[in-house]
This record gives sequence, structure tokens and C-alpha cells, in this order.
Amino acid sequence: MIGPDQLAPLVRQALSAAGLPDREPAFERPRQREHGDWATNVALTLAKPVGKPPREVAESIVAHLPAHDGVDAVEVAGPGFLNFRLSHGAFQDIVREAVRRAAGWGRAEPAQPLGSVNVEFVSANPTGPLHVGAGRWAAAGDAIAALLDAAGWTVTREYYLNDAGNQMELFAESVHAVAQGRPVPENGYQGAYVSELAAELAAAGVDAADLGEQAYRRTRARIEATLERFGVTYDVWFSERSLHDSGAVDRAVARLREGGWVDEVDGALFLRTTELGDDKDRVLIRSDGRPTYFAADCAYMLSKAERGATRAVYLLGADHHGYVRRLQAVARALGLGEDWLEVIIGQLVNLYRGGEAVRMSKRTGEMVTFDELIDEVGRDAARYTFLRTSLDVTLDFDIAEVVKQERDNPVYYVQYSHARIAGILRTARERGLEPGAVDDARLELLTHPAEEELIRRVGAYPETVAYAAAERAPHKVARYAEDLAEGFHRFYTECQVVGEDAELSRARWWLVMAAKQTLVNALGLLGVDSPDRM
RNA sequence: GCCCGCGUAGCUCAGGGGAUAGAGCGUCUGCCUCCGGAGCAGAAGGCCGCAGGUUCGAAUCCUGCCGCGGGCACCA
Repeated sequence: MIGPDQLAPLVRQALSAAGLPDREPAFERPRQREHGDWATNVALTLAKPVGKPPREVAESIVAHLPAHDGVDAVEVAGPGFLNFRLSHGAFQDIVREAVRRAAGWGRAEPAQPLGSVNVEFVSANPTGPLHVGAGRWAAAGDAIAALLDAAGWTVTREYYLNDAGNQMELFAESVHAVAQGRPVPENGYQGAYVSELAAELAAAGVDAADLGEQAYRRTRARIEATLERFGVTYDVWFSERSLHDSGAVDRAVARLREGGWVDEVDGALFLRTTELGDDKDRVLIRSDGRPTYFAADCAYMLSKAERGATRAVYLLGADHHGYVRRLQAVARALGLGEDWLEVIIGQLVNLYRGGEAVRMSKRTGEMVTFDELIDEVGRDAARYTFLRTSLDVTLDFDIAEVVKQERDNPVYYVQYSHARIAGILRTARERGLEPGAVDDARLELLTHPAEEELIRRVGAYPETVAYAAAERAPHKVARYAEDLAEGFHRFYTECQVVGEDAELSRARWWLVMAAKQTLVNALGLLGVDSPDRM
């Protein structure tokens, strides 16, 4: 693969030979095809310090640039860009490498493991079925975890179960009340789910004393089943209750106290988070002696570190962004290091049905469940719709729209390109094409513009994965997949794979294999299937 | 009031300080003797919210303003 890592040293040699000041050149993929495969603006940045016109600087760099097998031509263009055109040999290498590395194509190969990252996402309270908003965190958390894995991290996917505390008690009381025909308590949980649950438990002959616990277990099992159905598999389901039961909360509080971060005011224990960037101090232990949810959060964070995480990613909805400062404060108070904690805030999902807003309240029970969404639009379309948009943007999800465009959804555009390739391979087999080994294929025959463009897009895959991982931005993979699919569809329209010329057929067979592998890998990061038929 | 995010085509959204700002949907025009037309080619459609600033160069970075969404508990 020829990229900035290979080109930068050449440019620096040229700078030195031309008597220009040394500088690390920045490279970019030009938007316009005529501008080549890679471009750098070094000449523009050097023009002023050197006191020469940018194009003149650019010319002198080109004049001193060492030759390289992978580079065919270097041109000065526009205000003073250096445009690099890769050689056909470099293009052939892309096809061979994609095929050879197969499932590993696009994965980083760091010399040292990057470390162990804990990715926590969804973590919705087990007091009812997951609603549609949780779907965004399920899709995004899973994809970010996959991206970090591809970047070279050892990844743990984790769900934090809030199975202790007030909301849990309120939930149990609500189920009790409904079961006994009483009105649910103030701010309690109501709606169809709670009634159905109460009826189910009664039918199963569950003892009244056990009602709350059984309600929790069933709800938790349902959440697990929904996520499983969505294709999200967690490594760890972590119980908040276990933190209290094991004394982890007490240990965390003790540790914070030893660190000198704790004050007692009016009988309550406060963590002095203001000194650590928060806007007010936070209560750890209430004046009645009960620990807060926040105390459990501290213990939970400590637990992640003690279980070996060298980094922890918290994926939170924008409705929790007020937590960020206090979480950062806790990480500092626990001495976990500057980069240990990473909070990703995702904007919320607005749900519509035919342009009509759908409210999502768990307590009143008025909502569309995540399960219903999967039923209506399907797993792949749901995942893809969640992942196609940046997490920084509030997502308007119109169920009717996504259902209506079942054929126009971009996910099918991408999947269709894969199915088409699978179809080509079937045809090739039927017609007796023997592709041979990729190393024996005459890839130099792939000179059609549509072929070169497809190879170029396949070749952009590893840098896309690296960038998407660094930015924690799964949507960049989705957008890339659409570009790749487009490149394939254009190639398909212009070039026949299985044809008269056996050598050309073999070469194209391997090109199409490289594209197929790249589609599978990219969609795999997003948790979307690559079907052979649609 | 303070904090976070967002204002880009009719709609939903990409856009990594660069060269002529893109895609899907919608609208309009073409393309199936040929490996899958869930496709391809083309057209129309833009004060990149507004105003300053930094820069050789700003949709992109900084400041202010306007608009939209979210958050500011001894709740979780």
C-alpha cells in the first residue's frame, strides 16, 4: 500500500536536497480525480518562510524527488499542490493484499497491542423493554467496539445493569400495585408492559414476596434477548447490586477518602468534584447512610480498572451529558490517568411515524419498543439507519419512512453490490472459469477507468477504518461502503467479468473478490450482513 | 443564566484548513439480445444560519449574535 507513510520520506528527502527547511508533509486524498491519488500542500506552507512563490517551491521539490516504484507521476497543480499519481503496480498490489489478508484486510497491525479497552453502552435500566432510542446506542456501541478491535485494541463489550436503588424499588412496587389492582405509586411505572408483566407473573404463580425480583429478571432477560436479536453480544453484564453486595462501593468510598477527596457535611459524605472540574460537589453517602447511585458509579469505574481496562469508553446519550464532568472528576480522584476515561456523547433519536412525532416515555409506557422497530424495518436496515449518521447529530427516525423505503434504503444499495458479486461468482463457476491463484493472475490487464477506480476505492479501506476508529465515527464506514458499492456498480455496468478473454476474466475475478472481501469487512464492522442473494 | 450538540439542495444527511461543496430520497430525461435494472448515465435544484476575525486559502478553526435539540437533584 502506498500512502502518506511511504510518500512523506520521499518529500522530506527532496526538501533536504533542494535546500528547503524540513517539514512533515500533510497528505490528503484529492477530491478531483485529475488531481491524482495523493496530494500535499507542503509547498504552500513553505512559500512564505522561504520567500518564494508556492509554485516555484513546488517545482524545486519535484525536481529533487527520488523515484519510487509505486509512484508514476508527480505534478505541480493549482496554487502549488504536489499531486502524486500511483503506478499501476501499486494498484495491483492493492488487489493482491485485499485478497491475501481476507478477514484481516483493513485491520491495523500495531507492533505492540494498544491495550485493553472497556466499551460500555446501552446500560438502560431493567425496568421495561428497550425503546427505540436505545437502538442507536446498541448499534453505535457495537460498531465502535468493532472499530477499536480493528485498530488493535483488546475490547470488552459491557452492559451496566442498574439492578439496585430507587428506580428498581419503584419498578417492583409498581408491579406489585398493578398485580393487586391498586394504583401505581407516584412517578411509578405504568402502561401495557407493567400490566402484562404482572399478569404473566400471576399466571406463573409467582409469590407476592418474589414479585419484584422476578419482574426484574424477566425484564432483564427480555433486554438481553432484544440485543441478541439485534446481533449485539456483550462480554460482561455487570450488576450494580454486586458492587454493593461485595463491598466494592465501601472500598471505593474508602479509597476516595484516603485520597483526601471526601468531605462530611450535615451528616452526608461529599466528593469534592468541584476541585476536579465539576460545577458542584456530589453526594456519595446520604445523611441517612445509604450510598447514592453516584457512589456505585465510582465503584464501577474502579472495577473496570481493576479488571484490567487500560481505557474505558462510556457511550452516553445527550440526556446524560451532565455526567461527563463528574465522571472525569472521579477518574482523576481515583488516579486513573488522563487518557483512561473517554466519554462519547451521542445525540438523541426523535421518533416519527409519517411525520408525526412519537413520544418516548418509559414511565407512562407510551413508546415504540426496540423490538417493534426491528420487527418493522428489519435488523440490517435498523442498524444501518442508526449508523449512517454522525453521533453528533440528533437523528430523526421516521419509522414509516424507513419501512416505505425498504428498497431505497442505502443499506440495500451496498448489500446489492455484494449479492451481485456473489451472482458473478456463481456464473463463473457454471461457465467453468478457473481463477487460479491471485499471484498468477495478470492484474496488469485491469486498465479500464472503472477498474482503476474500483481498485482505488478498495485501497482506501484501511485508512478509512483507521480514521473511523480514531474518530469513533462508525458512520464514516457506512459512507465509505456506499462509495465502494458505487464503484462496483459502475464497474459492473462497464466491464464483463466472465467473458471471452480468459486472462482478463481471471484478473477481473480477483478484482471482484477484493471488492467483495472489502464489502464484507466494512459491513461486518457495522454488524450488517452481506447476503449472497436478495 | 451556565454547559453540550446541531444549523449545508425541497426532505434526510456526508464533507479530514485546500483546487469546480457531495450522496440518498423526491422531480425530470435516457439505458435491459449482454455475469441480477434493488443497477447505470445525465438534468434541474446551494447568500454552507448571520456578522466579524485568523490564514496564501474557511462549510471546516476562533469570537459574538440568531434559531433548534438536550442537560444543569442527598432521582436514577
